[in-house]
Amino acid sequence: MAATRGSAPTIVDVAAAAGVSLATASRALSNYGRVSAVTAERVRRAAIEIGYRPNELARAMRVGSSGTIGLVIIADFTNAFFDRATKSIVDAAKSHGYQVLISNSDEDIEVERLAVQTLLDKQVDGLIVVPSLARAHDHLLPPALGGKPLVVIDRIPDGVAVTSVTTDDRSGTEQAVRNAASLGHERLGFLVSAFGVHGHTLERPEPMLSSVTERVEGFTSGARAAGIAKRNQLWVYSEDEPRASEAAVSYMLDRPKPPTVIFTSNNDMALAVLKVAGNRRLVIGRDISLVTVDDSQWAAAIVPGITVVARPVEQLGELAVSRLVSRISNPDQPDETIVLPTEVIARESVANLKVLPYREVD
Amino acid sequence: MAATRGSAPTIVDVAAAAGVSLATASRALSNYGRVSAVTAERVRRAAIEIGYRPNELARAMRVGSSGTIGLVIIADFTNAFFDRATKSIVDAAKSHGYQVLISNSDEDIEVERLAVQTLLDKQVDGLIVVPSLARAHDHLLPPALGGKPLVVIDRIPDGVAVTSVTTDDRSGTEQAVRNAASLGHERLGFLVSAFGVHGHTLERPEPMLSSVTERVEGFTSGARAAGIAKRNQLWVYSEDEPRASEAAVSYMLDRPKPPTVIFTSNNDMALAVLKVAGNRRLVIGRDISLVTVDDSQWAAAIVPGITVVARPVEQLGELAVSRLVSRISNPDQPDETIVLPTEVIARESVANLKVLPYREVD
DNA sequence: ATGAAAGCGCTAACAC
DNA sequence: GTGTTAGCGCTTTCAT
Repeated sequence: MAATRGSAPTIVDVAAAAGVSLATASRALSNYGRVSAVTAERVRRAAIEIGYRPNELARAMRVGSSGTIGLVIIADFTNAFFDRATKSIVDAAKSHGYQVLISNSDEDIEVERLAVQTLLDKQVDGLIVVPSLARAHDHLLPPALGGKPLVVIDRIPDGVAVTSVTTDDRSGTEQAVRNAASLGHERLGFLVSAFGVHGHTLERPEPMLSSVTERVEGFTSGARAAGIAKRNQLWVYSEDEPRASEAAVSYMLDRPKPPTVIFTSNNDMALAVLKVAGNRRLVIGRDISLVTVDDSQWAAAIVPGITVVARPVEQLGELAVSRLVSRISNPDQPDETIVLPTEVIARESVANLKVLPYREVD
Repeated sequence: MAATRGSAPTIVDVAAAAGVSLATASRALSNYGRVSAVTAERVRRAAIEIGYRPNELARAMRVGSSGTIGLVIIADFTNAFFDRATKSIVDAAKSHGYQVLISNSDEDIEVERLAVQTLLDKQVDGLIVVPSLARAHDHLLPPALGGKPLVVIDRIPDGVAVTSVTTDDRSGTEQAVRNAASLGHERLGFLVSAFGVHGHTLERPEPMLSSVTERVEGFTSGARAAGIAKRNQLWVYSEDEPRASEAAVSYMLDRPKPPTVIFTSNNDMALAVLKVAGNRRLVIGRDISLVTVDDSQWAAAIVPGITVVARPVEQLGELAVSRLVSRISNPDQPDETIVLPTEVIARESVANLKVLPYREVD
């Protein structure tokens, strides 16, 4: 039943058990070449009999393809966006016959570089990465990748031509701003998650993630379209860390004429608004309005529901995998830049000031 | 600079470039055996020069260890518990020098079986699995694992002796119930996530996940300790799916004498309570109270904050990895059953009925 | 239709 | 201290 020797049975054991040569056994099991139906059957039986399982490492080494893709995600796959992205990538990979080796860059370019290297050393057939913020991304260039295909998601690294799958955060944000303006909001707050910033600041840090830049541009053009002057906009850049973002929200709320609505560039920032508003007994959707990027279960379930710019995460993951797989089998494709549409889901976190005018709160 | 041939440089290329034999090159790079300092240096230089990177697959095959562990997680690693567990496992694995191959069982035993097999075929050195609900777990038995070590987390499969890392949900739940009782709650609702149930039911399904059983037992003993009769407890088992759990909540709330507090066995169920309460204009922590298992960022940020039974997820992940790694290097250790303590974090979602008596709502 | 043998890239005896 | 060589488990060319 088990192998004769202590370790796992190999194809040699199968061949012996079936009374054929190694080559025939291999042919029968991988059904290629010419094998008579009877021997093939005999081999398959023998394989099951002795509990043979192919060693995928040996197979990978021989055929030069591991059936594995590497995923380098950022720290927060605790975040409502990246956890879903991870899941959809893992699932999509499986449906394409691939397994995924996952690594976490902690949003640190050096860790990312190392992770890519490690994954490459493990002979992944391709990589999906959420690039960390940095100016130099040479480790994502073809020579560094040894020709292995790469798809980046969520953000586009500076100065690197790659296949990317991102979302149209620009128009989503723009539309969200216009919506708020149409509800009578004239003083806009914008809480932007930024890396490399300690605490919070009013000065725009450089560089910024492309996804954040998109949101910033969308915000700007939305405000312009709604005729809201720059002096009625309060932009605050904050470290993505609860204490810092809560301080940033407090700062906004403490201004003489605070914004009536705060847009946040991600869920962590939105949570900070919720927290600070709660502490101050400010009711969301009445005393202060809130819009954030990325939908989540809690944003839909709480009262009031949070208005969000929703991004098609599952689709993003699936597309990233299918593009990668396609490049694996046909490496000479031109790079693609795929941008998925976003959608504003209006819930109750944005007060209608035309019905219920804004009241000063103390 | 690059390899002479088209493909990646191998150790043979390094040897040639350094003018030494294959063996010496290997010794120098893996620093073992005897190599003179000068040759060693020359080899290392040559390696860097030609951009050599060891092929970890070949190495794995030779040494019989891949440096990879497999993680079989359930569907919902979108869930606030499993996403954090995944992250801590990935991080802990890296710190032990391992990479993780991740797979998703979708809470389906057949998928789990297949995932384990696939991972084993890829020669993982060990496995961490969140076992799906089932009676038969033969694929988690040593013979099926080919001797590879296994650590299960969160739940313990029936009839399988394994090393497990779980949390003490029993005492956490018990304490949560006693807390609520001490605040004057006398009618308790318990919304239990159950698999294999369609919609919701009042009858206890069999089998249940060990983690859920623990919570059920904790609830029972907490209620007993508080002297709350069974007739003042409303237990509802629901499919883990929004529509079903929301219907279950509605059912509870529609009873002639509805519970004053609802305990939910996980976050998805808690979200359902939030949703239904919101639709009915019921205020959490006043009109209806809520306690759930598993802390999350949103539970802490929203108003009112949700009282939770918090589990030490990060620690659980780290421990699972360290136990697994230890078993990999020393396979003959006896199985361990590690149970981590839980903690009730009291926030404002449980009304103090001794101060603010319960009012009937219509 | 089947078998013998080479070789993927690496480590580790074993010689010298 | 260094080189030669076998072999991990598999696929695949080349004979037969």
